[in-house]
Amino acid sequence: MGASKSEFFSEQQNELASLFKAISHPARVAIIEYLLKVDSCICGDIVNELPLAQPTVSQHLKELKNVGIIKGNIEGTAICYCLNPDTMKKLESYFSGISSELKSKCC
Amino acid sequence: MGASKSEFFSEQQNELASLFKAISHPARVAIIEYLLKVDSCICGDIVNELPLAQPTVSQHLKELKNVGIIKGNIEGTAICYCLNPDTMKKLESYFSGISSELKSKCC
DNA sequence: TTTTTATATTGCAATATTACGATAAACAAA
DNA sequence: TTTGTTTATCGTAATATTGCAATATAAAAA
Repeated sequence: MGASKSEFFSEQQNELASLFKAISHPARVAIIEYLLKVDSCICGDIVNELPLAQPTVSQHLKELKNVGIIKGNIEGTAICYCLNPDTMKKLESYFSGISSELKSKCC
Repeated sequence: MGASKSEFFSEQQNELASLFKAISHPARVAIIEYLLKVDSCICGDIVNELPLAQPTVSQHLKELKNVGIIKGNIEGTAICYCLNPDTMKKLESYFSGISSELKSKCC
């Protein structure tokens, strides 16, 4: 085997895992932080910012977009990417929910 | 190639990516949610809860423990696992920081 | 239309992850 | 010491990810 047994887990668990997988790579964390820094939305100079070739960056952007972490709007020849606030809030509330339920009754 | 170029990213970006990678699998999301539900700490009946063999669960627990998402205390023959509240708070504040900086000046 | 600019896709080699049977290790109880 | 219980590790097959050169696509500019 080797394939993930995702069919045995809930849809929500799979969706969360997909979100985390999308940001489980340092380049994609760096893309998120760069998009946060340049608060107007930037397209392809992410390629200049990162030590990765253009096809690699394009692939990383695609993965972030597929799970809804970023959005991309076509502006002429360029594409303007930005963070999706809804997804960020969803992730924030997931962890704040865990933190508030954790009554530190630990081993 | 194929290896991640992690040496070109910051230590913090790599650490965050490692945390997200640890929870980027539905079984590991399920383990976190199970540990949250049974608020006293449970050891090996995670194996009974999940549709995975014991060595597979053990491996998942190891990955969660390596990055500090869970803690494990030896209690006789068994090991008592629980969530690490510090790490959960770290993740919560990461996303709340992003959300608060995001002024929705988007494309 | 041709050229330029910006981004996406394809194909593939290198590497990493996933899952589990078999086995080992650690410890308590008999 | 032997047995039973619990968890970890090893080895390995199946599959997924990463990165990039080459190439394709799409839209604006000339």
